[in-house]
Amino acid sequence: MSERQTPEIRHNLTLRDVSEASGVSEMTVSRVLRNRGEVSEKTRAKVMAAAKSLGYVPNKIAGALASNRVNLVGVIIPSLSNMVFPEVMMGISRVLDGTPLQPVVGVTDYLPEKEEQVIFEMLSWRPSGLIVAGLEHTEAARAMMRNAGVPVVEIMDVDGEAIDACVGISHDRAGRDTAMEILKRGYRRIGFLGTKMPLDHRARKRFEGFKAVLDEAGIELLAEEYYSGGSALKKGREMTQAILDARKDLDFLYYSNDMIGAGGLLYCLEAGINVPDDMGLAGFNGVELIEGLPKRLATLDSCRTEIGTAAAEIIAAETEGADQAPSKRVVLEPVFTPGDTVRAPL
Amino acid sequence: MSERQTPEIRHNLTLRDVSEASGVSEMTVSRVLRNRGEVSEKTRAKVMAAAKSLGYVPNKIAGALASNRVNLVGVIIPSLSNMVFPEVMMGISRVLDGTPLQPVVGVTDYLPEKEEQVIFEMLSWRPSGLIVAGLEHTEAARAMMRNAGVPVVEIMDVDGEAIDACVGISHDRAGRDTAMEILKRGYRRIGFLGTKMPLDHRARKRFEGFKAVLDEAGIELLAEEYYSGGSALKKGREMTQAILDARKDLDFLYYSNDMIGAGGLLYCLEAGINVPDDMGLAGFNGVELIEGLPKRLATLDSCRTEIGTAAAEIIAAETEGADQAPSKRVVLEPVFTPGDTVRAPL
DNA sequence: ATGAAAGCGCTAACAG
DNA sequence: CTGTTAGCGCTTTCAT
Repeated sequence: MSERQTPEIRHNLTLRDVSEASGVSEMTVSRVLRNRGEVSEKTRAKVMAAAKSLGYVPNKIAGALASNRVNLVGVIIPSLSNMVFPEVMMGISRVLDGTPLQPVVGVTDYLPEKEEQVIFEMLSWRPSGLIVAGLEHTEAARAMMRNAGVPVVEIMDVDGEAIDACVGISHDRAGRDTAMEILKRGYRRIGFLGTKMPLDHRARKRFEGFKAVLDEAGIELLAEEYYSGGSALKKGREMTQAILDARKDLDFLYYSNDMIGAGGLLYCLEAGINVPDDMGLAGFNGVELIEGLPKRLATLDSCRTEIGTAAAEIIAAETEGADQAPSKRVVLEPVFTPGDTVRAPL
Repeated sequence: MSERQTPEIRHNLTLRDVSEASGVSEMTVSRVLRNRGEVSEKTRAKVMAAAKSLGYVPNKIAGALASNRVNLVGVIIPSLSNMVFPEVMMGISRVLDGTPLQPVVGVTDYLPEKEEQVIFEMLSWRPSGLIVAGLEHTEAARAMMRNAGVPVVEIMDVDGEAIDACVGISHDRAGRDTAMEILKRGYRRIGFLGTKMPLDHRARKRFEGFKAVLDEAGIELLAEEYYSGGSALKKGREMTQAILDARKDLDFLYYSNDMIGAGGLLYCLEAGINVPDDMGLAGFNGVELIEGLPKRLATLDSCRTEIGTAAAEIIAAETEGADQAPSKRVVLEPVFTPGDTVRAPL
């Protein structure tokens, strides 16, 4: 089966090999390679030369076992296909790049069972910290994280009780705020378009908050449309057509994310619907994409990058034993951006 | 600094703890927990009960050191902000989910030095395999991968020499094919719009292939426009306006990716330009987004998911010592999809 | 079917 | 500044 091209070395090199090649004790070699403790410039040079010429790559497995330190941070997210999570990752990386910590990603596909398994896997590597999306987990997952003995930051959401720390926005509040903005602008015949995802708790919370405000105002949600899978932009179009065909009297469409909102916007413009006068539109997330649309979709920012940076900062601070620990509960306050798809407030 | 809620346990549990709690030797506990070797149903049950009630999480660091096996696959990509790479990840995950292997992602920001460092970090964990984007690496990185003693799959590109295995498309060919399709359709006054990224070798190869065909046909590229950063959709708009303002006589715009192409399309439609009759447009990647645009942008698929699955299959096969090893050089053949933004061939 | 001993490659802690 | 001695928690190997 396929010889790998092996110059001459096969078994991975060890400290011992570097030690022998340089005539310096293993311990001192170890010190040099980690920049630890005082080592004379002369031996340091000898060791470096030997290590480089041999092509030595340290074995972190052994190092971690011996030192009981693992500079990994587990990051557990539901999906990569939703740009939201890569953006959170970027925030995390930005902070961790300034530390010895490295993020390791696990994906759960929005499945609690899979999440539990991924958390178990992660913890079995004894990471320095964990960043997990959401506040809803299986009881077993929660127990594992509680006993992990490392900082655990639950991100994206703050509507619920955190195990250790949390960073995010209130999705209930996001839904409420959007509803209030819509009502304030005189829209009354409202439809909702979202994803068919019972396990996306944040989308659910936004929807519930949204509905609650409508209820309080005595306004009924006139139509709902759901999708799953496929091109979100296209689905946004299709759902918008469907919901407008079904209810010709709607004057506002609230989308559970900007991508389907963008599709809806494109549909409305092509259909000659007057946005925002006859029809208002709003999405959620505040993605960059919005900038390039014919009209800027109204939206509420989900603060993805800030969530990533704040979460990583909590982990970094605890890991370094910072004396000034960041707050263990960071509630970001997203702002409604009206863009061009809602009228001015009355 | 912030007590973590500790039930009573603090130091992580070890096999020994499970052994004592169950009255079974460490060795047998280990066997049970790994489903290895014959163990009586009775002791197995005792051990499982003890492990579960204690909340034991095995220490993979120690396990890996002892067994010299690490079920991780390093995946090294330039960026997460470009949806292309998350899509590759999904292909990889789909395959690895059926094996004991787990992907670990590293991001290089298109910087060769950072790539070298990430490869070094990855290899220091002694993974079972490596998947790396691109064929261009520093000499040191190449040497490390050559000597890693594990399968290394270079992905996305096949225009060059692979260290071990490679899976991808020919970007030179992609550029050429697109140019030929454009010429075949009678367009002659062509402009190019791309990213300002000297280190994106694949984009460069596409551009060079594209230019080569134009050259052979005696056709000059009339205008070029480049961007970096920001909303690709918006940049696509802006660049399109700029290039058309500068050269009023263009009849085709070739975009280095679909996102800026989509922005360009939206601009053209709003500007009342007749697409595809007076102006043809084409992008690259074949992203889902295209489905939802007012007109489907012509594009060439970059086969992202297939690349991920094929790469993961190579690693999985070598790791399992499959008798029928997949080919070490997989060249995918993307097809030009004319969509609605190019004329019919003459 | 189960156990005992040895050691994976490295680093902490101490000694010189 | 450098070296020695013990393990880290697990699995391998060999007994029983």
